[in-house]
Amino acid sequence: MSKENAVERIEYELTTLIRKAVFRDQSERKIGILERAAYLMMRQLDDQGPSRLKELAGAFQLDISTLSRQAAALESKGLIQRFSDPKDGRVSLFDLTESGKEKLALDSHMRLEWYEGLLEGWSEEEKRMFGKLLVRMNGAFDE
Amino acid sequence: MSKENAVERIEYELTTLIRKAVFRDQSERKIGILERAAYLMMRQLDDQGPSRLKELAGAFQLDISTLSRQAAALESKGLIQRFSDPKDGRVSLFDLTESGKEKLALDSHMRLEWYEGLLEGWSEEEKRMFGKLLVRMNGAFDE
DNA sequence: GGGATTACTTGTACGATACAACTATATACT
DNA sequence: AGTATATAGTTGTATCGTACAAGTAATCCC
Repeated sequence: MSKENAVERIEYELTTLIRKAVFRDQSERKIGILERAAYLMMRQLDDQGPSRLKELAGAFQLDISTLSRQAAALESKGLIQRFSDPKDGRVSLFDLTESGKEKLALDSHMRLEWYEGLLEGWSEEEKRMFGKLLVRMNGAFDE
Repeated sequence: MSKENAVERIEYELTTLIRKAVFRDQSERKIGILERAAYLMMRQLDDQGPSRLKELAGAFQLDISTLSRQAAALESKGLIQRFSDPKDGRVSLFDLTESGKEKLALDSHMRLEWYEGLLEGWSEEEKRMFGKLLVRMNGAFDE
C-alpha cells in the first residue's frame, strides 16, 4: 500500500471498497434478503413517500426503463404497490406495501447490524468523522 | 438526512456512494477508457506482477470463471499477455503488455484527476483522515 | 500407472443497466 | 376543437459482471 498521496490512497481504497461491497451484496453472504437495487428503491420510497418512476430514476440517476423493470419486479413480489395519479393518467405512483415495509425494516436492521460489526472498535469520533466525510463525498459526486 | 446514529449514517452514505460510483463507472461519463473490472485486474497485475488466475480470483474474491473470461477479454485486446508456467502446465500466468501498461497509466491518471476534482476544497488533514478510515473499512470488510 | 486433485475453460443463467422503439396520455397552439 | 408536440412509462434487445456446474488437461500421490 505505497500510496503516499492522500488522493491516490482514497481512489485506491474507494475502488477496492466498492468492489468488495458490490460483491458482498450479490454473494450468498449478502446482507438481508433484498437485492441491492430493491433495497435502494424501497429505502427511497420509505424516505420520500409515494413516488413516480421518473422521480426515482432522477434520484438514482438511472434510466427510467431500469426503474420500470425494478418496480414491476417489486410489485409482483408484493413489496410495493402501484396506483395511478388521478391528476395525470400517464403517471404511476408507487408506495411500499405493509409487507414491503416489514421486509425493508428487517433488511435495514440486518444491514445496520452488519455495519455495527464492521465498525466495532472504532471510536465514536471516528465513526462520526467517517460519516461526515462520506456525506461530503456523496455531495461532491453529484456535481 | 435524519441519521442520528453514526453507523446508520455510514450505512446510508456508503450504500449511496457505491450506487453512484458504480453507475458512474458504467455511464458515458465514466472515467477513462477501461471497464471497472479491467482496471481493477490490470491494477492488480501492475501491483503484484505476473499472476495466475487463481491468485487474481483470490485477491478479488471472485469465481475463477469470472477472471478467466475477463483475462481472455483483456488478452484479446492486447492489454495483458498470457504465458505458461514452465513448472506447471496447468497454470496460465498473466502480465501487462506494454500497451496495457500505457493504458493503465493513462487511466490511473484520469481517475486520479477526477478524484482530485471531487476532493477539491478538502483540507489535507481531511483527505488524510478519509484515506485512513477507508483503509480501515477495507480491512474490516475482509474479516 | 491409475485415481484424485488442481487450474482453467466453457455453457448457461441472472441481475442491473442502457438505448431505442412503442403506447398512452397530456399540453399547447392555432 | 384539432393537430402537433411533449411526457411517462413499457418492452425489445444488448452488454457487463458475475456465479455455478460440467468439462478438459495437467499434475500429484500412492
